[in-house]
Amino acid sequence: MLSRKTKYGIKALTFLAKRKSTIPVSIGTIAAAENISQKFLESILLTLKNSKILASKKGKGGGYYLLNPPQTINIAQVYRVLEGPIAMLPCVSLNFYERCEDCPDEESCSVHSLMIQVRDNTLQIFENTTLADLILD
Amino acid sequence: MLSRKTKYGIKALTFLAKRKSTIPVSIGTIAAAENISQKFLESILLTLKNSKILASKKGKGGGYYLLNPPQTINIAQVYRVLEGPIAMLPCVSLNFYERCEDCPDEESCSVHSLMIQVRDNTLQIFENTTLADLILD
DNA sequence: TTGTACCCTAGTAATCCTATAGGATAAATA
DNA sequence: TATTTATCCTATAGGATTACTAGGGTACAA
Repeated sequence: MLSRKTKYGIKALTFLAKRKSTIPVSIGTIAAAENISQKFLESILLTLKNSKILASKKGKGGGYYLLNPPQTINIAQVYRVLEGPIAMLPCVSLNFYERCEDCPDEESCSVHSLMIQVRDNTLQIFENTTLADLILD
Repeated sequence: MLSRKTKYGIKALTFLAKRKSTIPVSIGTIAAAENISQKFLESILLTLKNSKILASKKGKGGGYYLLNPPQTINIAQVYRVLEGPIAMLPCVSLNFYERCEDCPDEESCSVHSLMIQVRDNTLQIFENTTLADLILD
């Protein structure tokens, strides 16, 4: 299940992508437009800023804007920053790998290869979808 | 992320599928073979039994066995029983649908169509993979 | 220097996850 | 019938995570 954090994050990013400009938009504006709690959104946008997906400007007339063009930002990046691993199990994760304690042998685990298939499929979708693709829908 | 419950459930089912017989296997035997807490596995197998995927026999020589042949049990069924919805968002779930409060219009939501793609891909894998396929790996 | 808007750290209520406890029930066997 | 074996079922503990909220600090512009 996708957390609200990630969902809100993607919504906010597509909102900014639609603007087609780097004029900052305040948290309040985005929160109101997308029906998101302002304080919660604040922490999400901060995370995206620390991950170099967004940039910000302080003070009056300030707000957030995309650091790079929408077509260069894919969902895999965003997902990993907000949600974490794309894989359904740590033992099949490319970026967040961890061994399972209960499996003596990863290759003989029936769940392992199945989850690799799911990961590869999901990854392909996420990597091939950019913010520019999302605003077309 | 896949819960341990579902992971253990699939492992137990493939363990039973490998036997190629309907002679009951006790929880203790499965738990020991797959390194799963016996009490936890007990509740998982009970759930699978209530969902008509497993059947059981009480008393001495009792245990659990597959109600139907491995090639007729697909992962989508098992996943829905143990984990819940396959979709990443309730608003794109086929079997557990729920509306999002924050979206005025589902069709204009950028996350919606993306998550439908992911659901369709994952669903295809889960529906086309049976317990019989898993024991081949 | 005043107000706007981001920055950052905590905290919190609710829910979910991963088990564990303990007794009830049913079946096989001696 | 008594005993043993093994599932059935409810309840609950404790930790982690989620989805926020509070409140003050910092930077910038008019």
